[in-house]
Amino acid sequence: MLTSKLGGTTKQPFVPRGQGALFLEFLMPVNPQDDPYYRLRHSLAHVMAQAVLEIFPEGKVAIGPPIEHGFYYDFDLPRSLTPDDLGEIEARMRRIISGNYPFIYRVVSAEEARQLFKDQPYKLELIEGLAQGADEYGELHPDANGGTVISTYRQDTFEDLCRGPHLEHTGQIDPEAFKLMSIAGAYWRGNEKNPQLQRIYGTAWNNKAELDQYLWRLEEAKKRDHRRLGKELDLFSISDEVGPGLILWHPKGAMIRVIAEDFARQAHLNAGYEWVFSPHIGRAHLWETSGHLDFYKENMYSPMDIEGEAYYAKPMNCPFHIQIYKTHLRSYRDLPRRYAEYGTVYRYEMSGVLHGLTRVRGFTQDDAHIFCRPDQVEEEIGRALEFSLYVLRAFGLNEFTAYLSTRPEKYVGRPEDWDRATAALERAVEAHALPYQRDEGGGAFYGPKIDLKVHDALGREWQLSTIQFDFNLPERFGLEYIGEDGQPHRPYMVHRALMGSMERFFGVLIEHFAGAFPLWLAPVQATLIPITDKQLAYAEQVRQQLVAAGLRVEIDDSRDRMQGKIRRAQLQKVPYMLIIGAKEQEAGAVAVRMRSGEDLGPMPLAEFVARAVQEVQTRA
RNA sequence: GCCUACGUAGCUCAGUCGGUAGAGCACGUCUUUGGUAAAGACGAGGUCACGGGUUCAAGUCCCGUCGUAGGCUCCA
Repeated sequence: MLTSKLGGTTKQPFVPRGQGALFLEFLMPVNPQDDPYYRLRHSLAHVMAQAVLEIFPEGKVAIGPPIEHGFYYDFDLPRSLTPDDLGEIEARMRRIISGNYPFIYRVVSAEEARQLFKDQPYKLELIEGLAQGADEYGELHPDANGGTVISTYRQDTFEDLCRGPHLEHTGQIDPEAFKLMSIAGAYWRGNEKNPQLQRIYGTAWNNKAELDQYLWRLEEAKKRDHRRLGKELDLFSISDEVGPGLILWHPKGAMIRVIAEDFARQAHLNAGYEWVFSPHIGRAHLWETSGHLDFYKENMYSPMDIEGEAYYAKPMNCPFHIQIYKTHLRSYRDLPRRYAEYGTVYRYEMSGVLHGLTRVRGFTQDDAHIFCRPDQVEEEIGRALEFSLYVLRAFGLNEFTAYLSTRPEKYVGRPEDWDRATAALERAVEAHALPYQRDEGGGAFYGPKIDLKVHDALGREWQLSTIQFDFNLPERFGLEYIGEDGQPHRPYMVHRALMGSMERFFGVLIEHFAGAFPLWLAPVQATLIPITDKQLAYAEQVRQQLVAAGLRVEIDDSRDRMQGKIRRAQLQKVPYMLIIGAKEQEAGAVAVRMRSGEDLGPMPLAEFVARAVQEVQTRA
């Protein structure tokens, strides 16, 4: 299925662990029956193509489908478009719309179609596909034997190869409710070996209010952009000097990471995991055995030479954990073993795909590998999923969709193991009443998996957790345990990551909270604001008491006036501002102002401490 | 990696026709000691991403490199 490819559920041999694609739903073609905007957006794509061809009569058109929020059309034009061109194209589109041209449908034979589009090479290629029963994306539909029905739609002077449906006439389009958004390069049929076309993206809505609402949402998303907030709140940076895709965690960002890691570290201990550490590099032979040098080399950095021996920076942690497993002969009574590590891995990503914290070249996974007996699989999967939900919910992420990927045509391992594992995954998902989608045949060749995507405060989906079987590595490394029968058996192995990578997880948290972290995560929980220097000594006393209570506080002893200090703390999204003037000093109190702007007035210091400690403990 | 755009002070940005660099914030000093989102004055701060080229003269025009953004592709 086309959408499954775009959905980031393509087959992947080794565990992506949170470093898979973001879910770019914006780019997914939509189905006519699902989407009330389909006709509008599809029609606008045609109108845009007409407008572009008016400017470039020699231009070649490719395809132009509706997508979520809008539409695009791909062109092959004699020159590069500039953002200035969009204005003229929009103006021409409005003129076409005002003509109230009907969209006229007709069925043509393949021969007529070839004649009609004889100057349009991309259309001719599509027609050949259609004549052989493919759809416009080149996907074959076996039920369409003898060829797909070929049809066209025409409005005004522009006739396009199209199966529709469309609006009745252009007058049904609100000329104030669409906007051309951007120009991008796009390969013909999505293949980088094909010519690169120019794609124009547009957004379209039923009326101007809807358009404005959409544009407003884009602005809101911009304000939450973790790259922007990372700078404004001094959380992290990426230095050209260090290199792209490599994250520098500043003290405030690192504080949040440390809190998150500490929380999850304790949670893992409670859940029966054992912590391990492993090095960042390993000999080439290890990666040959694991198969990474066969299957994952594209993502690995060049080896370094150490005394004539090649070593690779690790792209995954699994081979190291396997080595730890192999240091003993394991009894069936020793299983399951659950090895957890915040493991930092390095993967080559093409420069064009790097993005803030969510797509990087070096990152730390909250990784774990579970080695267990076949009869323990069911319970281990259930526990892993339960645990994943527990951890994510602790961070205020409460909405999830699960994706279950099953056995592909090419696979390793025994079918009965696959069936058992897949059934275990399915039961686990159903037991938690999670909404889920099955991707039949979408699993990796080495095992089925569940991916969890979380929905953030703006409803956007992010892939973080993954729980994945591996029938490959135990085989390659010859893993064994001694069973009750005194014979060696092969253990099951499960990879899992909950937060995914700390980098991406942090990025999602920043955007989810728009930088206003809940008290337990806030790097600075309270700013003490003395009104005059006369209160500095008292402020220091207060600070020490708050620190003793386990709170993270700063004194703003700058020369600014109180208003300026409040403003600064507010912009830094500090949860509490504690104003200290003569009155508070006198009373042994602090005047509490919250980040929301609410003024709680003066309260005894002990009362504030109790309140804050309670808030931290409940992770409210 | 590919397409397009962009790269000027720590940050956000201006810089016209090619004529040797500007603002606000932040920073420093001084004055001001204040009651819930910015007190005032002065000052310091630049290899205009980097490297070439054109020109009497380049932040500005051209080429290359690096980086960033939005896409594409990739995420075996």
